[in-house]
Amino acid sequence: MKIFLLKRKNVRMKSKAGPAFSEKCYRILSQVPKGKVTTYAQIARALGTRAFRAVGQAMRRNPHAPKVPCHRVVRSDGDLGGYSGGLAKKKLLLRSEGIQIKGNKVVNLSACLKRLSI
DNA sequence: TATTTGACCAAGA
DNA sequence: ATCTTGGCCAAAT
Repeated sequence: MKIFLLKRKNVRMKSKAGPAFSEKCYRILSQVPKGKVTTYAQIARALGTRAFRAVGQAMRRNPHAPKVPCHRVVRSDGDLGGYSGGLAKKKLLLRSEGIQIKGNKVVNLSACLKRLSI
């Protein structure tokens, strides 16, 4: 029986089969616990791509609002990046979760960074 | 279908 | 430390 072997996953097909790229981003992001953050690059790498910017686009569009903790995504250099609800809000949310922020950057990023599998 | 647009990144200067 | 440059790739125009 060989009929099952073919449809495992999309190796390189960019058709609209399966969850959209953005949906996968949210799936990954939901693994990030409160008190931790991740980066756009981490998410992209976890998906096996280098589309860091597209990850940002996915957050910006923010399809299902507070369901996904998109405030826990920051830049690789520790800068907060952006937030559709306003940067001040992002800062506030992170602080309320125990993340220390100085200026527009996360203090000691590596300590609170949630690393994702490649 | 082709072009433009980013909540980005890494390396230089 | 800050600023610029070129690259990247999914989504929206």
